Order: sequence, then C-alpha cells, then structure tokens
Amino acid sequence: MLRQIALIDCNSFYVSCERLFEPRLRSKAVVVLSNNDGCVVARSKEAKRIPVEMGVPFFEIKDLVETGKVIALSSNYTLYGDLSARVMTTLAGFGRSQEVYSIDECFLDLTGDPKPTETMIAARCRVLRDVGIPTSVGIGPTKTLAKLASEIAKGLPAGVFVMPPPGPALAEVLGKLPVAEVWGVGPAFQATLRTWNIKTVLDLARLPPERMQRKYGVVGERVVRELRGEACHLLVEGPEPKQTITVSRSFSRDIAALPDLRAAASSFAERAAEKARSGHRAAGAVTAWLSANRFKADAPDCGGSLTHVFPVATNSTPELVNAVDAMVRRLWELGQPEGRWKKAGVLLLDLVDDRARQTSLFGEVERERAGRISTALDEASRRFGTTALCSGTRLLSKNWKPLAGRCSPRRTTRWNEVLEVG
DNA sequence: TCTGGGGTCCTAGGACCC
DNA sequence: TCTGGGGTCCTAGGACCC
Repeated sequence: MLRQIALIDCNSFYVSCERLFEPRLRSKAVVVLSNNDGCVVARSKEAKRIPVEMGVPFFEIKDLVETGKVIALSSNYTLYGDLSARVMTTLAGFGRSQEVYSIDECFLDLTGDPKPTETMIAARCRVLRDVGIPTSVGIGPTKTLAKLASEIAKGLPAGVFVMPPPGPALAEVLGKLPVAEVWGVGPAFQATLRTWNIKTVLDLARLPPERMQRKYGVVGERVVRELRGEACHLLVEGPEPKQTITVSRSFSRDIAALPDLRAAASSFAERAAEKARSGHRAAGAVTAWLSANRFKADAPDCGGSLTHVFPVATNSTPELVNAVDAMVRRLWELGQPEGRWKKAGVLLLDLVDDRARQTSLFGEVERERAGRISTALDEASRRFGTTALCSGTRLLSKNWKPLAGRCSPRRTTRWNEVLEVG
C-alpha cells in the first residue's frame, strides 16, 4: 500500500498566536522577537513580503518599526506552548498515528485513507474553528516530500497540496523548486551542491544515492532516497526520552559581576531540574558554561565550561543548583580579570530514566558505577581540593590559560590529569 | 548599543581491551 | 627493544532542524 504522510504546519505560528488576542494585528506586517527582543523569530506573511528575514537582529529593522511599517512583539512561549498542545490534540484523530515534530508542526500517517485531501481540508477547518490557528498541509509518500508539499500548500487557497506519485508530474513539480527548500539541505550542503551544478530539487533527486553516500554518508543518501519516494524516516509516535536537557540565555548586556552570574546560573539549574523531573529523567553529569559575546571582534569564541559528575544520577534541585554554583564560581575565577559574559547555560547529560534508577539503584550496574566514580572523586578531592571537573576546550582568550586535555564524564581515569591543569 | 534557545543525528578517530 | 590486529566503546564536533 502506498504510504501517505501528511505534514501539518501552522502558518507563522507565533504571529498567529498573538493575532488571536490582538485582532488589530490581522493583515499587518508583524514579527515576534526572541529573548531580550534580540532578533526576529517569526514573521507574518506581510512581513516576509517586505522582506524581513528570519533571524535578523532587531536593530536592523528598527526603522521599519518606528515608521509603523512593521509591528514587533516580544515573545510569550507559555502562550505558544499552550496553543500548540491544543492544535496537536485536535489533529491527532485525523490520522492513524501522529508524530509531533516541533511546536508548530506534526506528521500524520494517512496511509489507507481513500480521500486524504478531503480529510486534511476537514482537519485544517477544525483547527481554525476550534483553536483559531491557520495551517498548511502537504501530503506525500515520505516525510521529505510531505514537507516540500506543505511549502507549496502555503500559496494555495485550499491550503493543502498532494505530491504526485513518482513520474513526470512529480518531476515537473520538483523541477520548479530550489534545492535549498529540501529538509536536511543546509548551508554547507548547498555549497557543495552548487559546485556540482545542482540547482533544483529535481537535480538532487536524480543524483545517484551512492554519490551522495560517498560525500555525505547516510544523511545525504537518505535525502535523495526520500525525494525519490523511498521512505527512510518513519513516524515516531510519542515523545522520545530526552538525551540532553539545556537551559541557557543570552543576557541583555555583558555581565562581569559574580553575584549576577550566580543568580542566573541558579535559576537555570532550577529550571533544568524541573524539566528533568517532569520527563522522569535524571542526570549523570551537569555542565555549566559561560561565553563572551561572539559578535565582538576582540573575543570570538571565548568561553569555558566545567562538568560535574554525580556518583548517582540525580534530578534534585539542591544537588544541581549546588554543583552549578560551585562551577560558576570557578569559571568566574578562571575568567578574571577581564571576563565579561554575554551568555550562560546549564546542560544536563548522561540522562537516565529516574524511575528505573530507583529500582536499579541497588543493582550491580549502578553500584559498580557509583563505587567507581566515588573512588575517583575521593582521589581528586584529596589531591586537588575540588570535585569540579574541567572540560573546557575553548578557554583560549588571551588572558586565559588554555586547558590541555579533555575530560570525559565517563572516563574516571583521566580526571586527575585534567584537574591538574585546571 | 542592540545579534535566540533547544534539540537531534552522524562520523572520524582516539582509547582501551584482548 | 621491538613487535599486531580486531572489536568496541566513547567523545568532540559538524551539520541540520524549528
């Protein structure tokens, strides 16, 4: 049976959310800004037409805002998350299975549906009526083709586009699309394809998969195969357990004062602990990092990180906050006297299921790991008076001593040599 | 002056063991 | 002092996504 995958994409999602509560925003050029109102993260179609590009810093469009040509809004992620959940729930019943791919997109499996177009027109109408969010729907035999179809759908009155089955009709559609539209083809990929004189999606689909495999491995190969209608990416139902959890922010200005850094880092650690607990995850290690303003010519890529390994995986707020706080104080010292920080973050890694941990805590594996790690921690603190571990690989600004060696959280044997340098 | 945040997957090659 | 290869695990970093 021919696979039929639909990709439902909310149009200008953040802008559409804001428009629900502010009718004056309808038919206007509207953008939503990132944290600290730093740059543009969503644009209405009127704003795209001007054009306002995705990701441009706010100061570059300030004139447009001041002259009333564009309305700029701060973001409200709580609202967007709530509306997203309603959209996804509404759509779930229209396919035999659903993969929520991002805050504003999901895939539905329509295989076996005799009238997929009608089904999706009904789905869009329901989302618009019940939640108030406009959507576009693309349908195709693979995820990659469905995504391309949804781009075409944005320009159609019905808001639904079905990719033709492989053959001349499909070739005609793909021949009109630039290769940059393809899911998985980013800037680096595009640069190579240009040198191969690959311009349209059709050009790419006609490349021998083996050639892509040699240059880009399985990732590139899958892109080509999916364009030919061969499914390489299956639907993933239900949220997969997280591999890492990040909480990070840019500051509105550079921060040099330790109390400010500690306050920020503690709140990141608290939030990370909450995220971990809500997903039933526990961290085997936590990294804290600081970085300087990457746009300043005198301090490119300057920053550092420390990683702390827990004897037993944890998601307790005090444990995470304490570990992060100790590392931030140390990072601040390492950055003295000129350290000025624009961004900081906390990363939970080595995540495990915290319900399984409860039962395996007394199991052999966990006990062996706990014993091994605590021995190494004891040794480290005896010799160096600290248990914070250096893993910074970019402590390279002119006033900082580069850190030699690396630390891998699982490799207890190497910790000591890293600590000696740090 | 002002430039987001949160993820995933893949690979080369090092580390380690036998 | 000189000598080997296979298998597996692990990490950093690149590339991409929204």
